[in-house]
Amino acid sequence: METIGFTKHDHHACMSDGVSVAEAKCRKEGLQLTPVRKRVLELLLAQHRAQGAYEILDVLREEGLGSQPPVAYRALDFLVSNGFAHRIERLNAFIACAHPGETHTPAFLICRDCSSVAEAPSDTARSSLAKTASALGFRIERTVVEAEGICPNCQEETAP
Amino acid sequence: METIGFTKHDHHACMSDGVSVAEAKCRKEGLQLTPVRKRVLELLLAQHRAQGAYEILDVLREEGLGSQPPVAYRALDFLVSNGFAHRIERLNAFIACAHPGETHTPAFLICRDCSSVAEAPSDTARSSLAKTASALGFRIERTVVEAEGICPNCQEETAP
DNA sequence: TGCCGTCCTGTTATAATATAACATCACATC
DNA sequence: GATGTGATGTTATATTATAACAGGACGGCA
Repeated sequence: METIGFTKHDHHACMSDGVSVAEAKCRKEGLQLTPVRKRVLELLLAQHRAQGAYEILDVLREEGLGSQPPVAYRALDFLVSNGFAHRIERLNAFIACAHPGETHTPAFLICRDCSSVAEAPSDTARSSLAKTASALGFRIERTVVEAEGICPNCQEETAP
Repeated sequence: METIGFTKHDHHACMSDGVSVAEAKCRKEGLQLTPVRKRVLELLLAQHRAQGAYEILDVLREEGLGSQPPVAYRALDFLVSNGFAHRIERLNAFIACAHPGETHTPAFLICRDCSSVAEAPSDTARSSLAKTASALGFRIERTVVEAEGICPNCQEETAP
């Protein structure tokens, strides 16, 4: 297991890796990583924190890349559809995928204090629910797992 | 395990039980199940389906119980805070609790076709995530587990 | 070459969800 | 009767999201 978001790491690598992986996948699959899409991905990669569509849009606007909501939502839809980003339902916000390339449906750990988000594996979490579902005849297509709490960094600041 | 929502059952019992349990708990804890709150609970209990705040508000308005958004949101907040209802993040909507009284943080199975929602137990689903979290030093306070798919009833209608 | 289809972008307008802030009211207690 | 607390009423506005349509870029192909 490898989880990132609360732990110290070479963040520069997150960003450049994220972009390269996306570029590679797009080349391979004939997808277009247009300037707006690439820029939105960069903005998401720049922080391990969920960002709202309008927050992203503000930056796009400053940079002259688009000024209306659909511009941001379209780019975000593209990134989410192709596995480069995830939507955090609890926050109505978006985060870059920490493990692009592999298909997965991760769980998220969301700090309610600093809004940082870590992506955790969740296959086991899902499997028991899957058992319940199949017993009921329910066919699961997608599962959202989002835990809210306090991250290690914010615990330190609160505790003393 | 007992799950309700897709299976046939005495739905009248869901409703009257739900109200009685709420009344009992409120008496015991000095909470006020006011007319608006009680009516909203009834509306939620009337369907095993998530309902939006504005959908609830429309009914309240017709019945002269309130006409502005805060009326609905306050009642819903009360019900959620006291365990009589749950919020479905995926849908920005609300559903009556199927097991009021016991404290629990359930998982939900959401049908994307008919919007019906079943409440499933999820302790095991949570436990593996809890392990990951504690390894990271993250303190979980609340976990959202929502699976989206097709319920048995809608599968029948789609399949043939 | 010119037409067509597809995908992306630009823009207007509006829908859907949610909350801040303040006034009022009912009721219990002292 | 003064005071505090919790509930409601109301206005206004914030936040999140999408529908709908026009235009442009670009490749394939008649």
